[in-house]
Amino acid sequence: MDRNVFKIDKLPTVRRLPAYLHILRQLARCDEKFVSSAFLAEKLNIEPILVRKDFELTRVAGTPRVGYSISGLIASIEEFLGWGEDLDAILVGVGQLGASILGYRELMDFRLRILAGFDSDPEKVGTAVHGVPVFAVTRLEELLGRLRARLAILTVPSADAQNITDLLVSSGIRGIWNYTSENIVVPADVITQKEDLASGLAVLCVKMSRNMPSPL
Amino acid sequence: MDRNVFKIDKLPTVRRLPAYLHILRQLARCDEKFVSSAFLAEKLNIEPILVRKDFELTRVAGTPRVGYSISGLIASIEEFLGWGEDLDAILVGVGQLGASILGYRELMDFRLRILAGFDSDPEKVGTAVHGVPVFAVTRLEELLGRLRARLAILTVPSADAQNITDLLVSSGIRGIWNYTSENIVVPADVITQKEDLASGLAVLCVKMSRNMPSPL
DNA sequence: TATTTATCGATATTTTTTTATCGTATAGCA
DNA sequence: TGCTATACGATAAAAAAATATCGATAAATA
Repeated sequence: MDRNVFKIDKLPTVRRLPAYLHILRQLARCDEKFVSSAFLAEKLNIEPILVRKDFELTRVAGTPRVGYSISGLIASIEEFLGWGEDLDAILVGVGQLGASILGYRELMDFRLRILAGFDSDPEKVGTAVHGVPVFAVTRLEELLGRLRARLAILTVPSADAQNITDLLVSSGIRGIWNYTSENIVVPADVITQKEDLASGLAVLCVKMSRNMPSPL
Repeated sequence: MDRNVFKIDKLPTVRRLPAYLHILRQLARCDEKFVSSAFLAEKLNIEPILVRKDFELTRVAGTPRVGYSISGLIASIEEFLGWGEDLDAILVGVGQLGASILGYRELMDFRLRILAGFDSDPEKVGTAVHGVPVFAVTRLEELLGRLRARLAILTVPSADAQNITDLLVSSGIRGIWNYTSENIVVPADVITQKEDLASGLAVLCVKMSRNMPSPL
């Protein structure tokens, strides 16, 4: 197998990478140098073998009796995710949820930098929310040309989701992180990721009603 | 290997149920009576066969050339998830994120009723955020006895996550919807569900860098 | 009424993901 | 130096999830 060709079909692994990254960074702050798969597994409530499997993707080799290099893992995961440098984004829909994302400091942990907010409410336009300037949605196309952000966070009311999506697409956005409850339609070359809070709640409810322990 | 012995089949199916529910309710509002697997599949960017497989869980039989009964599906899914009646919860940590969840009307779609907020900040205690009264965390145990909520939404700073979790557990909470970036530890009979925004972003970033179309 | 077409549903297959097994390498230590 | 315990890594197996196939059934239409 060609080592330069990443198998992208390991979506569950990709989903776990940020969790690894989070713990690894904590360890790095404590000046730890190495970590074992068993340690990480226990933190995440998964099996050590799964951690090792996941790390195959990072191409970082662990050493027996020592574990994996923490800095090596961090660098590799960041590179894989493209989180090594700032990830520029805009946010559309500065309502309840949008504003809280703008103020959500922990999001910055993965170098997500929100350059601008957009809203249709004239009251909000011209203000700054948590330090991020808010513009009129009508200026989206114009400003996107300058900002060069390829990623948009969509936090508009559901009713506006598709309209705004169309506008984002025609303005050249390449990825949309969709927080609305609508399933938006985009051309094939635009990526969308729906963040569905309800699905987590569904899992929680079902598990509670079955009274099951809760590994991931 | 003392981990969960019980198996909950079909977690991916459970995760999709709220999305089905959302569309079904929209259709019901438009007085539609029947829906086909193909229709739902297209809305959700999945295959019709997967929809039919998922619906096996609901035990609602479809009829050829007509589709499934919308009201039947809604009732069955709601029953399966326990979303037919109000789901009482409390929220701990009325910060940015916590406040926005309290004000997030669309959450109510699944009958989640947040009875009270808790915070350690004396400035917030005694106020009401989006109509939800905020109490001191020190009163958590006392008030939980009266409120009879079994579910807690955890939106405290990461540093406090485990402490508050311990408090919730000793106060009798059965399920914790964890929005912090910490992996909290709970006894086996308490369910936790970690809502990891970063994992969605990771998938989005990887897909964007590979420029893949975006199903699921 | 016969024909056509859409759509379900049972069964089988493939793919993906997780877990198990076991050999191997390495650090620590006598 | 040689022994031992630990933790990785390759391979294999199992489990879970998604997809394919195709017959059956019901509605629409001629």
